[in-house]
Amino acid sequence: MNSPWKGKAKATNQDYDDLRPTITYRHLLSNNLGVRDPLRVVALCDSDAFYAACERIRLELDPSVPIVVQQWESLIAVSYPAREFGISRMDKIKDAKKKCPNLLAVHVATYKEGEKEPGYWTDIDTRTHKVSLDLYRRESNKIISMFKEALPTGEVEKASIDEAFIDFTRPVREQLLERYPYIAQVPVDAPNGIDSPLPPPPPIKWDDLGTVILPEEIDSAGEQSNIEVDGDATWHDVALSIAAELMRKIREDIHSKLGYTTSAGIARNKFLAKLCASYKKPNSQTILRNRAIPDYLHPLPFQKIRFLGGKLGDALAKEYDVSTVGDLLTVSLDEIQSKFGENALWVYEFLRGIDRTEVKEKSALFKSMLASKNLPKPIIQPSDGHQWIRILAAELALRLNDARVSMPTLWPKSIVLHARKGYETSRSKQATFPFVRNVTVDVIATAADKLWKDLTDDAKTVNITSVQLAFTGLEKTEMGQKSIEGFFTTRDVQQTSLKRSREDDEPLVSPEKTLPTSSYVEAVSFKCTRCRKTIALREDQATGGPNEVAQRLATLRSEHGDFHFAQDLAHSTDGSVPVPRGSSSKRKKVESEGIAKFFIKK
DNA sequence: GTGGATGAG
DNA sequence: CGCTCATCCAC
Repeated sequence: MNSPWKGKAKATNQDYDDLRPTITYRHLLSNNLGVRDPLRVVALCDSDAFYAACERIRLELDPSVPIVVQQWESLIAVSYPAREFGISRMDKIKDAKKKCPNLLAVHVATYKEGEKEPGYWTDIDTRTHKVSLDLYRRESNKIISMFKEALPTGEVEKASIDEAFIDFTRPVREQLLERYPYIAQVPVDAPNGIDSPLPPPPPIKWDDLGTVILPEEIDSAGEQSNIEVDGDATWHDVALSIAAELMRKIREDIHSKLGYTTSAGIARNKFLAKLCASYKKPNSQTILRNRAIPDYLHPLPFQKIRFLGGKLGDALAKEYDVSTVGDLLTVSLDEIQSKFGENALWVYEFLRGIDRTEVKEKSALFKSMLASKNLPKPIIQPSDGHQWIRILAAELALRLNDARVSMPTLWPKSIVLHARKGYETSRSKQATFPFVRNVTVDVIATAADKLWKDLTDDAKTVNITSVQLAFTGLEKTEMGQKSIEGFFTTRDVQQTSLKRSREDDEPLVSPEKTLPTSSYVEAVSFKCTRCRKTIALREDQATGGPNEVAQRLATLRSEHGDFHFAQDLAHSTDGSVPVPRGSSSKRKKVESEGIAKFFIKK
């Protein structure tokens, strides 16, 4: 009999009574057990000192160089070689350099007023620049793609810019059946048919699969090699070992192809995978077997558990005046429920190594997209807001169009501008985002400028200390196949003139006083019959001779038609980014600068 | 629709 | 630590 830990025998043993479930042929052969699958295996894989690694690779440096990434005066990433010098994220750049004179400090890329794309400038100033995490997002996506490619039947959930959960249950199941064909069929003489338990599992070779966490009594008996002669292994352990094997291969692949080292945790569910991923870093992986769970969790400060790191964890600690998981095991579910209501059940289960949350790819990847900037020097003149808006707009344009490479039909329902005035809480304004094909800086900035006007109203002076610009309601727009016809009838669309009744949604550039002077303003937009949006020329395109403007408007209409075509095409085929037809060639380069650029990236 | 709270890193 | 980003929910 294993006594999981000393001192607290009986009552808590039951807390972990699901660690060795009997596994039957039904479990193995049925396909949709989901989170209750006794052979479930989940991994959390995260990149080591990710931002630092991105910069190191961008600069083609040796992995051994001590490098940190700085954001203004503080550090946001410290490479492992730099940590050897005792540098931590809390340090100021100066202290870090004191600890390591050879330290390479790279400032994150920034958007700079007047520049369309983020870059690495020499004159970085928090008053005029805004940090860009773009490089890291792109690199992150590469890694995620490799997970998905390697595991066509696995589920991959991006958890943050440098972490992903991977559900290995299916890939492992496939391997189990392939490697051990004798369990793929219920034996004729099985006593309970498909509900008979599986035969004893094969011996497991844990060598090279990572660090295997062991229960205390085995662990203290020393000799990791003991586990190889462990007669107590289960089929779940086999499953873990296969996942570890797959995980290791993928990690090696990522390392050789992209250069990043990663650390992974492999266990029966998400929270345990996440927990043991940090057991040993960098460039390593850790496996938590079910039988080791009680000993592993018992002494653990529960505030290290995902979602218990904040107020909830504090409240728990305070309420019961305790700090470890073991301490909390004596608290009944009812008791927790009476004080923590909603959260009680999952807290209770987490403490017992249970986590029923699924690994699920986020369908939209995200529901909103936000770019923000705290202003060291507050905006006083409302007119000074525009420069920041353009910078935020540039970031959003880049990110949205980037996301569209893999998701061409991604569309934001609305755009929101937040501004905080001094100490006051922030105020916001939002509007429906216009349905234009090319989401350029200008399109976004124009929409945002309007919101800005609403927010600052007509105040002569303001005191704005923070600005945030966001897309919300980001979704894949679904469109019918027949709408391709819509493209071919674009001519009709073009004929459609501005004289429409009344609009229920705001046009991007409404003919009103927000726009300066130009007498053409009212003639520089059209309303598409298809999407019922008003599409307008940029302000700077709306100037010049009437013929010129008319020409540009025609181009715009054509592009808009292209947009519908592209959307439809993307929807009806494989999702690859379609090339707009016969457009740009005959187009003058007058205005394409900010346009083509964004649609087809690179 | 707006703003606050929470949490991750 | 200060900053950046995302989600959820009450009003």
